[in-house]
Amino acid sequence: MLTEKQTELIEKIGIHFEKTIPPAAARILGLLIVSDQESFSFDEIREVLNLSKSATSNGINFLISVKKIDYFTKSGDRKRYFRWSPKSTIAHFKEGIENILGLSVIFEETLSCKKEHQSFNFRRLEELTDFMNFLRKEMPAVFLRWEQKNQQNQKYHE
Amino acid sequence: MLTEKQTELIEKIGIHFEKTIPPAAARILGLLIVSDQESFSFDEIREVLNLSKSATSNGINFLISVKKIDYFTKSGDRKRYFRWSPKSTIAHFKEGIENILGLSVIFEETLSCKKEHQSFNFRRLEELTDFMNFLRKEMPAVFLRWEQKNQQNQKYHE
DNA sequence: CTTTTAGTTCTATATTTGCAGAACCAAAAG
DNA sequence: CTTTTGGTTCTGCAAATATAGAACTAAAAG
Repeated sequence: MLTEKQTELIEKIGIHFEKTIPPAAARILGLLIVSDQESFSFDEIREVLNLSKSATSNGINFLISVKKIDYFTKSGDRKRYFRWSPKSTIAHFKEGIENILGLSVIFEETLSCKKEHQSFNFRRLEELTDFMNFLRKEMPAVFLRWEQKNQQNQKYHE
Repeated sequence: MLTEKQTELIEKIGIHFEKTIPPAAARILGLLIVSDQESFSFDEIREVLNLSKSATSNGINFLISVKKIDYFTKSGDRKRYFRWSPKSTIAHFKEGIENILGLSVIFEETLSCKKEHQSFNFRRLEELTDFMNFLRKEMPAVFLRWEQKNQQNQKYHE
């Protein structure tokens, strides 16, 4: 079912995501990303990854809840078919970045409760916060530039 | 020693970092960021945060190993004084972003082992990979812009 | 050389997390 | 109504993490 190489890639993707996603779920996501097969039923996932029913069920539901995967049904078939959510691409990225930058809110709060405005730490925290806010403001422009560049590519490919 | 507000902020920073840093260590880092006091000895940390010796020791060493904190000594004093590492600011950020973008390497590898180049998943993975690589290329310019802007600020403040 | 100090390492334990397998449930099929 | 199917929830249990507190160590102080 899975080649050596695919298994290795699933493992790597799993490790990358394991910071934020439990192991079994991370493997499921890896499978859906790596495989040439675009969608898998519950039992297919279960069998390919050698997971128990509960691990499969919990993993799938976790991934659905964080919107990394998706499912659809075929009429006249009770099974659900899971796939890497089509929406989980660039949006996911922006979230990742937003998440890092989100720390600036806490930092601002911290700054506002510090007494020693001349201290090294104060200055540094302030600089860092500014930097984060600067990045936040700059990102939309960067995204836009990509969209423009990409639209061009679309045209070429028509 | 710590105000209500400070404790709350330490908690928040702790939670933010807990994805990658063990709880006790995350609190220590929070303390060093939040407090008006710029540096703390081993026992001060221990007392303020109500930690055991081992938790304190392990926490400190973990934070040193990931370069989030730092220490210095005072001559004629055997204690080490720990502080939020002056280097742990913007560099940390770039790392965070690099880490997210690093996934593109795995994605490229994945692409190169897919058979179905026409599939939805293939196209999408390709697009996402391109986007990540685009961002990677763009970031240095963004950083540069900030440095320029910031140099100006420095001048005004002189 | 003995004592003190700053910090580490070891031992035991509590907490958390993740998983398997069985029991269970609701909707569809027969 | 009964059975089957697709999937969920519950009941442990094993492994990993994190912490306290004691024992320990190395270097400095006396």
